Amino acid sequence: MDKKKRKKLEDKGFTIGSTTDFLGLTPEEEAYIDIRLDISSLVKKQRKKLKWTQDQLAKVIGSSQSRIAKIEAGDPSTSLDLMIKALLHLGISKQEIGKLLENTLEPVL
Amino acid sequence: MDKKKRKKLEDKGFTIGSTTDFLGLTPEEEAYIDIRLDISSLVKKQRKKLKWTQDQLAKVIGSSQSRIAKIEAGDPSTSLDLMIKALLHLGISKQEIGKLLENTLEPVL
DNA sequence: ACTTTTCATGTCATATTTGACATATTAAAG
DNA sequence: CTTTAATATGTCAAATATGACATGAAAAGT
Repeated sequence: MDKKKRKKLEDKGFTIGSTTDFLGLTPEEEAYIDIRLDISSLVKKQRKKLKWTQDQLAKVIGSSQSRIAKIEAGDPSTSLDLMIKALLHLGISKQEIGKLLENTLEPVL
Repeated sequence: MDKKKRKKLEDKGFTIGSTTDFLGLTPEEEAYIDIRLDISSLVKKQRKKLKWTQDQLAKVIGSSQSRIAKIEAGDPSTSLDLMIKALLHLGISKQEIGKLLENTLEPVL
C-alpha cells in the first residue's frame, strides 16, 4: 500500500532523489524501499551500459521483457531475489552490490 | 533443485565456509546463494547479539518463529526481501548490509 | 513521413513465498 | 532428572511474485 502511494507521487512528477519520503513510513520501511530502488536503478544503468535490451536480459535470466521493465520501474510486484539475479547476470559482483548499498547518501539529511 | 542439493551437503556435515560449492553451479548461481547465506547468517548473528528470541523478531516484522528459523537456516523457501526486512528491524543499516556484501572473502580461491 | 525496435503497462493463470500451526529436538534452568 | 523455554522441521491454505501475452507509447532508424 505504501509502495503504491510512493510511486504515485513519483508519477505525479515529484522526481524523488533517493528516497525523499515522509508520510507514514517507518525508518525500516524507508530503508527497505531505498535498497530496492538502488538495486533497480543499477539494473537499468548497467543494462544500458552493456547496451542490452530488456528482452535480452530477460532471456538470460529466464524471465520476460515486461518483468524487466517492472524491475527497472521499481514496481513493488518484483522481488529483490530476481533483481539480484539480474544484476549478477549483468556482470555485477557481490562486492559491487555491497559498494552500491554502502555508498549512498543519506535519504533526506 | 540446486539449492536443495547444497543444503543436503551441509546436513551431511560438510560445514561449508562461505560457499564451497562446485557441482554444476554457474558463477551467478553461486554468487546468488552466497549473498543469501551472508544475509541469513547476519540475521542470526545480530539477533543473538541483541539477545532476541526468534519469536520476538518474528512479531516485530509480522512473521512467525518458524519462518525466522528457516531464514537463519538458509532455507530456499524464504525471500531476500523478508531477510532484509528482518535485518533492518534488527538495527542493521543499509550501509552495514553493503559492508557485509563487500567484505567477504572469495568463496573458493 | 513511416517502419521497426525498444520500452511501458495491464491482465491472468501458474508458481513460489507466506504466516500459522503442529510437533519434534535441543538448550537452559530448577 | 524434570520442567520449561528456545529452536528446528514439516505441512498447508492464503497471499504474493512470476512469465507469458497483449497492446500502447516512445525512440531509433531509414
